[in-house]
Amino acid sequence: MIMESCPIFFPFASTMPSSSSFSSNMSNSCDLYNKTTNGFLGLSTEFMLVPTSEAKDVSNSGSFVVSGNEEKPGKKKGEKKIRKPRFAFQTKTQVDILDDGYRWRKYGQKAVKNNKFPRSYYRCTHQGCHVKKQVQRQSKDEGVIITTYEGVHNHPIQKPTDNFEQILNQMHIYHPIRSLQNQMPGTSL
DNA sequence: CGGATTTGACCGGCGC
DNA sequence: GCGCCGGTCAAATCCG
Repeated sequence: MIMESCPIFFPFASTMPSSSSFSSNMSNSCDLYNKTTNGFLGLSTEFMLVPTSEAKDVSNSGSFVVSGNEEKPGKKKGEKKIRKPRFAFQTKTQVDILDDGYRWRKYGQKAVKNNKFPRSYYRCTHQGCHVKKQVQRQSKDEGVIITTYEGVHNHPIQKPTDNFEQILNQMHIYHPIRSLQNQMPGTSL
């Protein structure tokens, strides 16, 4: 199936050997816009790159936002405080459990302003893999779930995607990209 | 019994 | 300098 070549939400996550080449490429072309449309189970995935500051704006505009590395001014020790690239998705689905096949451990939940639904914080439980993700539901459109991934997995999916297909059948990517076009010059649909 | 969640506390950054 | 806000920690709890 198409699944093997296109892991739905991570066209690069499991296929990317190193995040460095990816992120550097990303930051070098921050204004670059990408759009891929695949007929996977009737899904269409669209993504684009925007400045990090715009990432927060995803909630009411884009369907897929990628932000480049972010450096924190203040840091402790010689530790690198580099924000990993973040990928934000908007997914229209009825189900709450958007399982992508990875094992996640919830480590926090916060109420968000402008949203009556809380935001959940997850971390990948795979040893050595420190990928994080946030999941939040839109209050104005409770059928839309925003998932923000931070980092890239350095290991394959460790879970049978058996019932994942079922979930996929119940959902489809929400793509209000048109509204985002207004604030993103250079975008071409 | 072990691993995952829950949930309030805590912390650092930032704006006023 | 203070308070708000977003993100994380960690102890208690839950669940298989």
